Amino acid sequence: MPPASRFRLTTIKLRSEIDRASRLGRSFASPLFVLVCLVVPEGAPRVAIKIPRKVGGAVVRNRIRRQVKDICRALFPRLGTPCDCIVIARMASAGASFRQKMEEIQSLLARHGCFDPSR
RNA sequence: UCGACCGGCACCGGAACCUGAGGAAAGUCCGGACUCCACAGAGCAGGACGCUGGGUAACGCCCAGGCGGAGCGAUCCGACGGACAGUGCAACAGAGAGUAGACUGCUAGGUCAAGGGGCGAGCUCGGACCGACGGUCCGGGUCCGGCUCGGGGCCAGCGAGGGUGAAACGGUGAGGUAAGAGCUCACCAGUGGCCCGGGUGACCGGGCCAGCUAGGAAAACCCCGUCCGGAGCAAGACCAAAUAGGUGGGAGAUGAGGCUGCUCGCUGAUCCCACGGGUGGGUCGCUUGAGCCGCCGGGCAACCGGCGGCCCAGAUAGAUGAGUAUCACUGGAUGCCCGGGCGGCGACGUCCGUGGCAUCGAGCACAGAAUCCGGCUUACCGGGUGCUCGACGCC
RNA sequence: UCCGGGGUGGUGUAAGUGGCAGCACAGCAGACUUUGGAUCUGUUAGUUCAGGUUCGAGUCCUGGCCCCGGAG
Repeated sequence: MPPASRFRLTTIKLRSEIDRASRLGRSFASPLFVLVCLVVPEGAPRVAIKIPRKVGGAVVRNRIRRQVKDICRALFPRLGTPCDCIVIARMASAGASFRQKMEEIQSLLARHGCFDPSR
């Protein structure tokens, strides 16, 4: 796997922006995650990660968050259109491997249509 | 440190380097520090704790000791004050469950009725014997307010034995008695008091006397002693921004609200509910602390003192991710070597392993600081050090 | 950070002051029926866990686990 280049991942910091994105965006579900995407006219793609406490303890939640951020660092440069993404972890993601998570998020982005496999 | 501007400062961006979670960071079960409420007050209620001495800022923690219990032992465990201050509790079984009780049972005596066995005496029937009135012997019947043995009911005495139960008002022996019983005595156990010795003390050892047994349970209420004011870093202080310091209802100087409940005391103007909105940036608190490491000294120890050195996370959408390779570690399998046991003259075979090397395929936990400490508890991987016990083998 | 409430068969629920853990549905077996349903009869299975107090604990005490809820 290639190193995560020079791409800097930006996260959505403000509560209101997260609420706006989850209210207006389109959502796609898979066993491990729920992805909510809102296409933005300009700027870099951004991500926010939600992990309910029900998923696991602090260690489990921290690991999922880090892995999702790393996946986004790898995939976001290949996005055709910039968008605000909210990734919500589901219960099953606690036991899933990194490879499974990677594949699922990639397919969710593809279902949304903003993922450009050619890039 | 570089870049956008010659330099400086601020900000932004990039790069390099440095630093960055735990023994439990966890559960949030105790105890403190800190901040605000009155520099934290009184009484009641309520709660916690409960052998002794020490440690500590404090504790429900730790150390040492006592007592009790478990174990062959090293060792481990113990909410370990009070049941003559009071009120309650003990299902079922059982005679009786609390200053208990009398089922079975034991018993001198009294009494009631009936009257059994034996002995004795009287009367009588039959038979036998003596020559005979008559007498004697044998067998039977009957009667007796003669003696004796035994039985029943009631009264009375008894608490030893049987049996019930988790628990039944000491144990053993002797005397004693109508039968028995701490009824009496000796010893033992236990209770209370006094004295002597040891110990700071819990307590231990010994002696004397008393009285003869005074049960369990306070993790039932309770009593006694000790301790506890409340809230919590979203505490609290400050800056900036935003909207309209909105509308409706209720309470309020005859005292709102606050100090957990009540009474006092203190404070002294807002508070509560619903509807509709706005903000939900930042700075401080925030990490130097009952801190860590080393040496020395005191103490059995927990711990304390002195000196020297060190700075070891401070985020706030919340820090360390993934893959591959290599190394280390752990235990497993296989092979070789080494050591030992057994069999054999021997080559060798076989078994064992706190041993060494190689190969293979595995494993690498529990878990993420959020104001900070001291504990407790729970989860779990590997390692180190010291002391000791038991078993087995060898000398 | 700080408060509450709760855990009983597979499910939903009972058991004043400690004294034999019940009930309904579901499950299983049997009967009735040509078969199934309904009905009847029988039966299995339980106190969240580990200790402690007590003669005896679902109940009392201590600690843990899990779930639900609340306040700022």
